[in-house]
Amino acid sequence: MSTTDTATQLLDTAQTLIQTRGYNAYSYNDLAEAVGIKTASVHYHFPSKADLGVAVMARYRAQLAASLERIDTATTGCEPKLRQFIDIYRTAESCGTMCLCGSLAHDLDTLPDEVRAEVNSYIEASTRWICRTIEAGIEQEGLTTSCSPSDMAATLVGSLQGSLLVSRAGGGGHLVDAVERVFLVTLTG
Amino acid sequence: MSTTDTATQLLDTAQTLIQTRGYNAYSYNDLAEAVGIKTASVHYHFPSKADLGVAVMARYRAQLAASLERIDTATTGCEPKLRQFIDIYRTAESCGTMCLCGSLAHDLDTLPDEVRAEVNSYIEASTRWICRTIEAGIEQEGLTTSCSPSDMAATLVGSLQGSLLVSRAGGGGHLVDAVERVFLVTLTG
DNA sequence: GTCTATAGGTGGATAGAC
DNA sequence: GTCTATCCACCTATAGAC
Repeated sequence: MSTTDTATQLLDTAQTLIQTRGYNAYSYNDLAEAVGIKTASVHYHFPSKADLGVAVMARYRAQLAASLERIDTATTGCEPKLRQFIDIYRTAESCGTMCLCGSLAHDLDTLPDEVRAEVNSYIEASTRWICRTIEAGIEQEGLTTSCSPSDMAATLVGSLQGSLLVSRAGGGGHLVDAVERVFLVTLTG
Repeated sequence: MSTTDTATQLLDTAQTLIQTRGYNAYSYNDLAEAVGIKTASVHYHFPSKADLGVAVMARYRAQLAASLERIDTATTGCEPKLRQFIDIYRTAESCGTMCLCGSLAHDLDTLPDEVRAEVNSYIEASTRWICRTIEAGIEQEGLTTSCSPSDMAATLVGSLQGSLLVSRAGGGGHLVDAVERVFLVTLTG
């Protein structure tokens, strides 16, 4: 198969549209036009918008899990690991998009329950991993932090999501870079 | 007048709806029901949704300017001032809402141009004020910071916006508190 | 798997009476 | 200022042919 199958194309397109326009501002018609089929065919692959939302978020969450595992096996040291984590967000920022999860968090009150659950899981997985990574740094590298690991993990997740949110509005600065500089100073200072 | 006039009620309701559901997920019908009139009457006060969006953001931006001026006249010292600034976001977090500007930043690509301009102005005004406040602390209080004032200002704005975004999804933690602790340590450390 | 056709609902917006 | 009535565009979703 040289070309990607239709279901994957739909997932890709839906993800991009949610990240750039938000869950409530994209339609099955947008998807259909982008992929070159009709809306009825989209419903064949994903019966409802909720089904599609869950599928996109589930895939995104699996990708996060894979990324974190890859970092843990390929990299040693708290700071290098966190730098690689932050890199994920830098990529998004350079594309001018939100994190999929951050975008859906914004629309939380309007989401189907199943999608909302996926969003919560993603946030928790990110926060737990950062917290664990910092705790390991304290135990194994003698790292000293001025705040609790859980405070720092919560702050980092929020800061990175906020960076992607704000950098689209604020003149295109490199906000993720700034967060990285400030955060890593806090960590090692 | 014991009761608030209709236009103000509409502004209040629109602001709340945007903060909780987002720009693309609220309708003139939602407003009409909340205020107890019909949609045609809403159009009398605000001919188009873009007009209403601009009006809400302009008022919000004026309130920010007033808050910052009040802080500057009533409070001295970099850290106390920043604490009061952060308090604005803590209030929003306790209500479970986004900052109006942060919510609209998420919907930026789908907004009318005039609304988008208001969002940009709000972000810039916030960032400039923080930057100025930190610079004043350095000059007048001998404050030493480990990062540049502009880095720290950009980070703080992003972190606070992100906190409001994430705290709704992440089990209701006090993320603004965490940001405050981490940030002020960076500032004075 | 994809299509045409269509249903049923909701969106923003306008005209004109009161 | 508020109403009723209405327009048209778009939305999600389904039925049934190919």
